[in-house]
Amino acid sequence: MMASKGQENKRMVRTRIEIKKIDNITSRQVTFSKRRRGLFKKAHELSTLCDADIALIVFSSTAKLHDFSSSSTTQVIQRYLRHKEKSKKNQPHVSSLELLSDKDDCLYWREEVAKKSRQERQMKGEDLDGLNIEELSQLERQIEKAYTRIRRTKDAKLRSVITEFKRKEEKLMESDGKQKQKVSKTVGGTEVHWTKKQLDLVTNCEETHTQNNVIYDTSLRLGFV
Amino acid sequence: MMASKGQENKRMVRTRIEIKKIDNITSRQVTFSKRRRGLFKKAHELSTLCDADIALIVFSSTAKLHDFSSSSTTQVIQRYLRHKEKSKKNQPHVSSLELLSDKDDCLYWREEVAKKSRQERQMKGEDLDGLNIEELSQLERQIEKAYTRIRRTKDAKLRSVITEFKRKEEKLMESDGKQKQKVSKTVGGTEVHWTKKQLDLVTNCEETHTQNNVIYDTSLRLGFV
DNA sequence: AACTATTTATAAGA
DNA sequence: TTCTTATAAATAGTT
Repeated sequence: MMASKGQENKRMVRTRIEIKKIDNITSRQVTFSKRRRGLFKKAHELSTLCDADIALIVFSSTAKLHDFSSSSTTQVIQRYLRHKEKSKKNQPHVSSLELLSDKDDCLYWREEVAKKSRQERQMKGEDLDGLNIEELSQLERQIEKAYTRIRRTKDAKLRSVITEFKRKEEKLMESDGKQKQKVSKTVGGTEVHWTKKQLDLVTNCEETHTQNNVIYDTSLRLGFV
Repeated sequence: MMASKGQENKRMVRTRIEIKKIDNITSRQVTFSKRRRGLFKKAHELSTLCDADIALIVFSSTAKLHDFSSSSTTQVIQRYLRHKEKSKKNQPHVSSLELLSDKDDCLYWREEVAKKSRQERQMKGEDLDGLNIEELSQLERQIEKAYTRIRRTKDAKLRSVITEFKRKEEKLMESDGKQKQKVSKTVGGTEVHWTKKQLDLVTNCEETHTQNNVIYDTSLRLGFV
């Protein structure tokens, strides 16, 4: 099988990665899956080998909950909280000032969250049945405005990335002594000088343009509206 | 180099171990130390790479507490308890959250409001500077989806209003004794019977379709995508 | 989901 | 505990 027929691309199998947020969503989810499994396995092994009591709680970036415990997660949590409470008692207590109306305050903020959650869902196009035509039109207008802004911002960013790379390329060629060779390549022509990462960014964006069932005039997108 | 000079003692270096409680106490503690470090490192990497929210609580067999969290252990615990509570009933935050103080609870809800406010602004196309290209693309996709849904809902409503009025008109004409005259007018033809308010509604909607500098394929709109 | 070339974790020994 | 090292295990990039 292997792509290692030629001697040029055989080394593209695995490289050390930098520990920082993975931008590409698909890649991030795949890595999450793999590493989560690994982490849970390690947690289980540690608890078994060393008779440790462990709780591991993981919320994915999509807010999905995964948890593991050698006994029971809530049990370990209680043990943890009790432990913390105990060690806190040895320290001077400071925060009994605002005993006033935490409960009421809480009520207020909860209501705020409920309100915003409703609004958020509607902004996402969910729970629309309760709205009348006028409200729907309003929402529609709001979203069109947001869409324009977001695309403008994204395209500006994209453009600055491209410009930056053109600049770098120009510099590179100058220092190569090829000063005479006027650089006037197309963006496509510069791609070979881009790093993998930056190529990925652009690729991801382009993907966006073709998915979804809403069709837009592509020329506008590429024209940096 | 390798110790594989002779073939007799080369295999005493490292062997696969069985995952079961280590009897020798010293050995168990050493392993605990090593593996705990490894586990925490993995947890940290997962949280960073995949933007996950993690809490890891470990009590050693000697009851010593070790914990790690991508944010704050108590915060993740709160999130966990709320999550559990929510999935149990449809009534969020009721009972077993007694583990939390009102104060903690309050803090949590205020944080939620802040988060949602930020998100709301971004959904409206504001405060976009902090986002990278990938995040902007994500937002873009989300909005495209929302837009489709909203338009579909609105158009369905509009259509039902129109149908309703056609029906009424038909009835009216029947009771006028003009039963013979088959009603098959266009939508435009029915407009004269609409109330001022309803006309306004439709007008507003149509305006929406042409304003803004984002151009969409109009045929899709009228086709009730 | 499966496959490997590599990196990473770690058991045993010092 | 810390270091070393041979080997097992995890996993990034690809298919």
